[in-house]
Amino acid sequence: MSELYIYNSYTRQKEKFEPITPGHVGLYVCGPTVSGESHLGHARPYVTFDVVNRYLQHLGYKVRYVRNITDAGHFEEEGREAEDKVGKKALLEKLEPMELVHKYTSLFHWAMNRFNCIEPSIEPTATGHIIEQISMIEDIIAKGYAYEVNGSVYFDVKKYAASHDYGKLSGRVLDDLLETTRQLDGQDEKRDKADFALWKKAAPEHIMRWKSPWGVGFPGWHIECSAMSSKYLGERFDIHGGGMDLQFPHHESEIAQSTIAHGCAPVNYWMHNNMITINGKKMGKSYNNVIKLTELFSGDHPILEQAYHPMVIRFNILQSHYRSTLDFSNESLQASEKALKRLWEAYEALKGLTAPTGQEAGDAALDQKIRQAVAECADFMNDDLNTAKVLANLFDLAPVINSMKGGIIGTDAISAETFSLLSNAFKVYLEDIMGLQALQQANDEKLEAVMELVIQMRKEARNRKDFEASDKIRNMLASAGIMLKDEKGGEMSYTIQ
RNA sequence: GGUACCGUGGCCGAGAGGUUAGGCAGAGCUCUGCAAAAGCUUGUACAGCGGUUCGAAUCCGUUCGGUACCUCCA
Repeated sequence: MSELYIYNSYTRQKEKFEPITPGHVGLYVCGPTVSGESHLGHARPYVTFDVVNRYLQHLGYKVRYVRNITDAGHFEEEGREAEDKVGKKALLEKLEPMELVHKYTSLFHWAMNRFNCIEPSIEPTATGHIIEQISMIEDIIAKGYAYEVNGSVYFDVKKYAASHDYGKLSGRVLDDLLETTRQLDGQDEKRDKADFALWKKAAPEHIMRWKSPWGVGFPGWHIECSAMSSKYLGERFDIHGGGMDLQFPHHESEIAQSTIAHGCAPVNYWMHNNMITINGKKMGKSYNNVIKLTELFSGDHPILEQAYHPMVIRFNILQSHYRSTLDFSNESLQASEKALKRLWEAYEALKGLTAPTGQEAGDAALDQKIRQAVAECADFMNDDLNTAKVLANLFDLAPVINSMKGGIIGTDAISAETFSLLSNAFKVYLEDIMGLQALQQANDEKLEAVMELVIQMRKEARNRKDFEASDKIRNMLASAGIMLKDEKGGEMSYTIQ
């Protein structure tokens, strides 16, 4: 079996994954800022890294998955007044900041749940780690890489860059950063344009504020991840994930802070997912093209032609590689919906098949083909999580399964062992690793009993060639959203729309 | 302006120096009381122009187009 290789943004190449502590993996992913509702763009990293988490566990690693909640709120835009993002919105909505934070955190959890994302092992909040952040800042000041001005503390990037590889992660050259023509406010406080805030003095109207050695203020955005990741995963840990847009300045700053504070680079493997675009443009507030997750699930948005099930979105995300941009469209999602249904029905059919008992395959070529397709899935996952290819292979197997179900191919065409490999592959890849679920949740027993009765009645009608009655049953069910299908051999199955 | 990345058949989307990705849609056939599924068959794709090579969609150069980051951002 092949070994896991992941693309490390830091070195810009695929590298063999080797954990720091054998058998264990420390995984940190930048979580959401809970000052507003999550949108489609947010779905991508959390689904992507859910699969990373699931896959590592599948490989037998014990994973500590830490994903933060940014609830402290940092400055809106440096070009304007430094203001607390969370605090500002709260005033508009006449809510307490923590009330707002609570609301959007709950909504985020609800959405993650709908996406069938496994909960992180630890979900630390920025407001819950002010002390850790302050002490880390103190440490950086003590080491001479940060300075205080008027109650704010800035990281001295130039000094850091003199002896460290600043900009390597994001492929940036410090001189270029210094040349940026952008005129930013509050720059006069900084010694250098490239410096970033570790702690900001709070303006009087700033709601979220904490006491610190430098006066009342709030932490800079980047410091929270450094403080919390080192607290829970150690000063050096295995994987840090997040969206590509966080590479600079967020992750670059994290590296600089942590390197000074802890004397070593914080992360072995940096993983970044690409953006979701809509009509070719990144989805984001500033582009005014945001589709919230609640809108996506309900279909309540001018762009949306219909509601999309969370699993359809998850599947759609998994059909592309996480490092490629993914363009949203109704057409694409609708195609995914049909595809997922088809694949899932094949999976259900597979579960219903009677396993062959023979050691020998009736059709050696087919048997070999299945074994190869299944074996390749592991290689695809190991090749930087290529879920798209895994799905393609499973799709290749769907006709085989459907043919077995329809009796076109006997199950004895393949050996008992191959059948078991096949069954296992569908379960492991679809459910365990990709975290997919049936579009329709398990029906309740009473409905099932009623359906059994209806099916029985329709069978009887068909047996006496009373097609008027049998069609009526099917049509009425259809208008109630239940699709009845006649299977080969007189059996019937149904799906709920 | 700086720095990256991308441009694949009607649409989405993998791949990557020589062999069908896959999905959706379309066409034909089979099965079926009908329907829906399902099965089989089918598709002269890799932005343009040069170059390297026995061979390039895949490497190099260049042109055009697009995107992202440089500022909060998943």
